[in-house]
Amino acid sequence: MATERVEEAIEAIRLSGGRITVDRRAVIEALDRSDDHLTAEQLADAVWAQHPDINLATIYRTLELFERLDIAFHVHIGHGPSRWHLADDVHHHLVCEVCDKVIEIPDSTFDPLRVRLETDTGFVIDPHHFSLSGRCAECAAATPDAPNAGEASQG
Amino acid sequence: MATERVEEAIEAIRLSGGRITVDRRAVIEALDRSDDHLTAEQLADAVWAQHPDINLATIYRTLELFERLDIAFHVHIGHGPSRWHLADDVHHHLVCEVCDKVIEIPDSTFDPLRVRLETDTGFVIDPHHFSLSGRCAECAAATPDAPNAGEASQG
DNA sequence: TTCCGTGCAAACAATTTGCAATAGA
DNA sequence: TCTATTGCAAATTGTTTGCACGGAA
Repeated sequence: MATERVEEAIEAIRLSGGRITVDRRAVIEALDRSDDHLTAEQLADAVWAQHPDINLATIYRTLELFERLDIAFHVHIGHGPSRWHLADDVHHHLVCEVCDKVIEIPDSTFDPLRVRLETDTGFVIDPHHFSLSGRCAECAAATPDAPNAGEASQG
Repeated sequence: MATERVEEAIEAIRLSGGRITVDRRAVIEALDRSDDHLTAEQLADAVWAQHPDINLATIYRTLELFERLDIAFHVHIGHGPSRWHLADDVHHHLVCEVCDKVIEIPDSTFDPLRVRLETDTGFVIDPHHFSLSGRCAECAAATPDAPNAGEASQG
């Protein structure tokens, strides 16, 4: 149950001077056993499956701590609440504005853009934290002339 | 005062069967005379400078309509509320996670990524609606080894 | 023993909604 | 006239905060 990344996270808390609590361990374990893309609410459900009494505010505070310690990060995928994942799982998201489908793509896809931006502006894009909107292959084929079709529902 | 894009927006409302109201005209004009990147709250201030009695809920409803009619769009820049701009002003935003600076870049910067994504996945990215996070040239130089420096404050 | 971490409830910001009154076409 | 649009107030959603208590170190 205590996988390597759970242990690493706990060690990171300890090294930072933080205390290892039941609540924090529970949040790490819930993140570890779920896939990524979890909202705070979904993560809370996962936590509550094992520890029903942990407070939602504590989960938020724990996630905030994790982000400071580079243990976990949130990303914005389309509209709606932030979604959380452990730090070792770096990839990107394409969100279809029409059908809301989320497509994961590897970090390397961004290499050409990364190089171009660094050359042009010196800006270094982060390998997490943002998603791209557009239309997936099927929806693009279905609405070839409507670049903003479905926009109002997905934004 | 009634610039070309104000007239075009009004015509788009008329063509869609919507009514031309004082409120809607006021929102278009406020968008037209301000720069982009306005939050709904800032836009409301701009509207209220001319028409103090227009309701905030109406402004939200008007923006929703404008988005459906491709008159205006919102973008997510870093954390915080959505920001609004007229449809003819297409560009992208880089947000520095450390100093919150916003850098505008032309749409063409994304051409390499656009081509790659369409080839790899068929996904068509939209020329608006998302921003990219990272570190600007100065902040990247100041913290070369900390890819996530400042993350907690900007997310 | 010391504070850090937590629970609870309340505050918060941004937005959305229901419904009756109003005003474009 | 007729119904889309608006105002108002209340509801929602996601998240944060103050404060007193309890538990890691």
